[in-house]
Amino acid sequence: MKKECAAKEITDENLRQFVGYNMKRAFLNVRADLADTLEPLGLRMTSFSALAVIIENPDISQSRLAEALRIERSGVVVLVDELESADLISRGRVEGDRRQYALRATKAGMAKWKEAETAVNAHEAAMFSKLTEAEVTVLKELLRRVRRPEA
Amino acid sequence: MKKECAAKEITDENLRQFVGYNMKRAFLNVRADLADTLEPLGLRMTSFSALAVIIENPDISQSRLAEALRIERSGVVVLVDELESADLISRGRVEGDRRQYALRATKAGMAKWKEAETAVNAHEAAMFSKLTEAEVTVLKELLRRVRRPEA
DNA sequence: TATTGTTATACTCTATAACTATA
DNA sequence: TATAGTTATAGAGTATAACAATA
Repeated sequence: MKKECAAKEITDENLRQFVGYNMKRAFLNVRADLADTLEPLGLRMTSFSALAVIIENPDISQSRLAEALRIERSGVVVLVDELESADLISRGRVEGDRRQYALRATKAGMAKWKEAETAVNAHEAAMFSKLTEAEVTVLKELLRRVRRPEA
Repeated sequence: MKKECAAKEITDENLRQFVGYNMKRAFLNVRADLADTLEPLGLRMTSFSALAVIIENPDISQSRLAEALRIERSGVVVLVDELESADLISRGRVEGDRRQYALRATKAGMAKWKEAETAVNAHEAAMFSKLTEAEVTVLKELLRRVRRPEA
């Protein structure tokens, strides 16, 4: 049976009053579209982020990468395994400390990053198409200032 | 062994260029602090949201609630069980259709909502303390305009 | 003792699919 | 046939805890 009754609109003003709710809605949309964007490249959001950080910080260790990505070291293991299996990064050895690895992007990793960067830029252009360039800059800036006060 | 070596700073400009990354960072911070805020009230983020929508839309059905919260109906069952067990809402019956429920907040539910609303306002005041009131309004407005284009 | 990487495990959130009862 | 609610299951994503190798 199809709906016949005059559908009274469901509202969510109780939630819309909060910035966090609007942030969640926006973020979930962005995340879903980003996942779709990265999937054909064989990347997940975290591996994309890891690749970005490794390229920017050659010879970074897994522990430092964990800090940068704000995830646990145990999670980095899987992430790095994934990138290494895809030949996007290498686990180099550090002279003077045989405990840690020195992570580096391979040539293929560099190329993949360039490709992903372009794709993600297109994804963002689409997601933020209702915002002017200036507004996107403001949004980015405001987001950077969101944090729990120290004490 | 403590670190002795001059720690070269790890940077993430490769990621900071993207709005989505800044959004993720901000959102994860907000989410963590919101969870801490709601926990002493016996609420999770989703049950908080559900309560908000039910109060705003008395006699809403579980399916409509699912749409409003943008989760699957199966997820709503657990959510509603949770709120009903805590006596914050009731599953009323609809005359003329014995399939659906009419969800309503109880008096305790109303009181809980008021309490939670106050707590979440304080949480947001803290999280966005580095932003002026006008900036918070702008942020909220910009976030509302983030969406994937239709076609 | 402390740190790096590792493994195993568990927890949260959410989606999928199959089912029932009603319409 | 279609809808409302339910159940069971599975998949991400991430955290915790214990461990081996090295410092």
